[in-house]
Amino acid sequence: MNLFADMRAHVTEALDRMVAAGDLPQGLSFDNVAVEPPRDAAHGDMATNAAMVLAKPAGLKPRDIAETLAGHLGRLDSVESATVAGPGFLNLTLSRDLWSGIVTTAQDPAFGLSKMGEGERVNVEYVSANPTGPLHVGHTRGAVFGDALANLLSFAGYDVTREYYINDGGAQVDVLARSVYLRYLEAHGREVEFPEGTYPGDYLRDVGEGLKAVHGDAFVDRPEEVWLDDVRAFATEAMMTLIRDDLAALGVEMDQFFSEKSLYGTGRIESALEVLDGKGLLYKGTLEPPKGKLPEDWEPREQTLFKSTDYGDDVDRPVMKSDGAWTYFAPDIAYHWDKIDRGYDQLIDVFGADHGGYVKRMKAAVGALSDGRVPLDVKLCQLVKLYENGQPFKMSKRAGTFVTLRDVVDRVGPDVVRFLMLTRKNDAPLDFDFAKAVEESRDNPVWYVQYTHARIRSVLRKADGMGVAPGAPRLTDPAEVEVAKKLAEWPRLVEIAAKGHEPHRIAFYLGELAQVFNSLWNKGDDDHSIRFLHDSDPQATAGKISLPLAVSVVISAGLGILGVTPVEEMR
RNA sequence: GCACCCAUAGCUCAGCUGGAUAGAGCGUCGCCCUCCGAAGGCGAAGGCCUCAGGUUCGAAUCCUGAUGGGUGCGCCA
Repeated sequence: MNLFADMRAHVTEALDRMVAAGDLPQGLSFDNVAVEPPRDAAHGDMATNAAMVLAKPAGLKPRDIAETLAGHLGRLDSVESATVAGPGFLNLTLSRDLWSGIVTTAQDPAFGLSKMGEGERVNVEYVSANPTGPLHVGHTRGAVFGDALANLLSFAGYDVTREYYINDGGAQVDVLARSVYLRYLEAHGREVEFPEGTYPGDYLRDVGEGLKAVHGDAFVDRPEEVWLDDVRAFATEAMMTLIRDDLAALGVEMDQFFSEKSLYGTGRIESALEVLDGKGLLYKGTLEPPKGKLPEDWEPREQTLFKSTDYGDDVDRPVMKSDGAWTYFAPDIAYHWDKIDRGYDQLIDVFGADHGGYVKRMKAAVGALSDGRVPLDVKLCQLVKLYENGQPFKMSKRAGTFVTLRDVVDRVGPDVVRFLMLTRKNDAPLDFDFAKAVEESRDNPVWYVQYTHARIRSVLRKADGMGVAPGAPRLTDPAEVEVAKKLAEWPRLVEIAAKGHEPHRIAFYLGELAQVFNSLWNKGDDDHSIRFLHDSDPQATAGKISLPLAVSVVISAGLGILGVTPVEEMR
């Protein structure tokens, strides 16, 4: 039940009648007609721009259209008054019964579920970190964002696949293998040094030990050709186990892990590129050197290029190096071709902001491979800066103080991490302060929302103890109606957030809902009649507690989308 | 040099895909706090939405340009 969508249906119905009556010309499009909450509550409960949008194509004055429309809408039971305002807005005030109705509806956990994405399959790819070490804070934001987005889309009715692309095909996993080999030698009592270009991290010690446990001394003092494949496979598997554990600690569970390596030697890269070739989008050529920053070893080389400029890219991109090996772009093309081939209607990639330069070519590839049928949306997550009580958290890889996902989750818990990571939109940088994250105060949004939920649950428990169950809502005070109005926005907000791929809107909404609710609560200090619990009056209690119940249900659903567990009590 | 992202109150940020007098939280100032769940509540001040043009009934929002900041830029993923 979406009151705004319902009202919009009434509006277009009225417009149809106006057309039939000759008040409006035939053949108008109502696509741009919107029904929205007005910015200023004094303007009523809902407003429509219908008259202004239609004035020009209809060749009529906006206020005249609005007057006629007001006549039609004013006859609806749910509409108390319809008045024309400003340049041609039609402001609607709705009956109080309608708001009571929304409170009843909102008690159902299914409130806000949308059919918007019905029948549409979406693939959300996120995290996709190289399997060379534990996840760090940067990955954490992408993980939380992607996961919340997937939840959101699923809530909006889409069929969602959460996917992780394992970059296990490139040179960096060879580096990993060599690093693990050194740890393996160390496990055999050798003195080792980590040369430039290997990973010296302690987290590989156990992997070296594990390798020894499985293969004994079979690889000691043997040339790389002998052990590289085995060690690489062992090491990447170990790293993926580590990464899965990290993700689990954050509450992220993937539906699918897709290995880059599985694309090599199986003809899958070749066949994806054949698709492009078949469209005449591959050619051999030499790129101009990049201007401004010329690599010192630059020399013109002939490469196989993808004509991505046909699909909006700035330059054509190489898929094959001059030595005949694939570039990293080639398997990415094959991977996205695979996703298209699996029949998704929509693809979403969540990347770090440092991959910004990559989105045009990726969109070009998907556009070309699907003939523009499958949209690809790339969401870039900006950096996270860590603070401790306002002081920048010093991180240094060399000193071993770089912060992992696990560090953050261990300090403040997964719920706090997840919520706070979503208090900024994805393309804005985020400050994360360890001290503020666990602070119990109004300016900590996680705490505030959880606190609100907890105090409602407390009231409901007390009511239950009194033997009172929530009854038909009785809204007697404007503050109660305010809360009901906020609840009414929920289904609409879900759709807006889902359409824009913007889970942060959920977090902001929950803050607003908590605020109007607490405002009502505080008003009960002065006006005891609007309190939720009335010791000697079970009937009054039953009527009053349905509103907090509805609020707790929506908070709970919203937190669910964010992947945060609503708490019953504050400890 | 080029591309992408960003610029909104003193600070940190929202702003419903183009709507009415641009919002919230901190901070500042003034009142009220012993009440279902303490860790606060109400109110005030505070703005040329970086700048200059354009599109139209209407622009913080869309287009162009400028300025300032971030990111990236052939055989690294």
